[in-house]
Amino acid sequence: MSIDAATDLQKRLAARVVRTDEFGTVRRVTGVDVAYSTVDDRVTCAAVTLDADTLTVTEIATATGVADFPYIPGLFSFRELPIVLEAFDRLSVRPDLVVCDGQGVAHPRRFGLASHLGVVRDIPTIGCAKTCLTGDFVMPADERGAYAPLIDADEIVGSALRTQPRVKPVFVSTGHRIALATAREWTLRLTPRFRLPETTRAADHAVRVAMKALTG
DNA sequence: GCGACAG
DNA sequence: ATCTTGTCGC
Repeated sequence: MSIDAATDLQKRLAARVVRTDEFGTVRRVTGVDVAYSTVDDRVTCAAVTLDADTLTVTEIATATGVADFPYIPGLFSFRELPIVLEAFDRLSVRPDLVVCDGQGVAHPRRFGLASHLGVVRDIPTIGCAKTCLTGDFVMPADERGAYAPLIDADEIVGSALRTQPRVKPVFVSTGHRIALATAREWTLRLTPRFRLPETTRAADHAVRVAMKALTG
C-alpha cells in the first residue's frame, strides 16, 4: 500500500466513524497493545479482555507477524492494525468496548488507529494515547478527572484528561460508536490507580510476556 | 520553507 | 517502539 493510497483510504473510511454512543451494557472491555522485537522485524500484539466491573483479566489473545508498513505519524494504523486484527479476532468472546493505545479521531484526517479498528470491526472503541499527535490544548487542572478540550482546525477532536494527580494527562478521543464525554468516563473508570487504563496496562504486560517467550 | 510528528 | 539499573514509594 502506498502513502497516497493509505491516505485516500483514511479519508473514505473516516466518513463512517460514529461519534455518538452506540452500545448497550458494557460487561467486557478489551485493551490492545503492540511491541516490537529488537532482534528481528517481528511485531507482537496482545488483546486482553477485562471484566468491566472487577477489572480482572478474563481472556488474553496474542499474534505475531512482520510489520511491512513503516511508521509514519498519521498513518500509524497501517503499520499496527494488521497484527491488532489478528490478535483481536482470536478472542473467543467479542468485547463490548475496546481501548487502543493511540488516537481515535484526534488525528489530522480524524482516523487514528482506534477509529480504524472500530470501523473495520464495527465495534465501540476509545483512543487513549500517551502523547498528543495533533491539536492544541491548555494543561488541565492537577486533579483526577480534570480535562481540557483538544482543538484542531477549530474542532474539538478529543480531551487532554488527567487520570491521576501529579501525572501528565492522557489524550482521549472517540474511536468509533462512542461520544467523547463517554470515552472520558470510561477512561476514568479504567484508571482507578494509575495514569494509563488497566486495559492498556494489562495488554502491555501480556505483550511483553509474549515477546519475551519469542526472544529470551 | 519551517516545525511537528500516536507507536 | 527500543536502547536500560537502580531506586524511591506504597
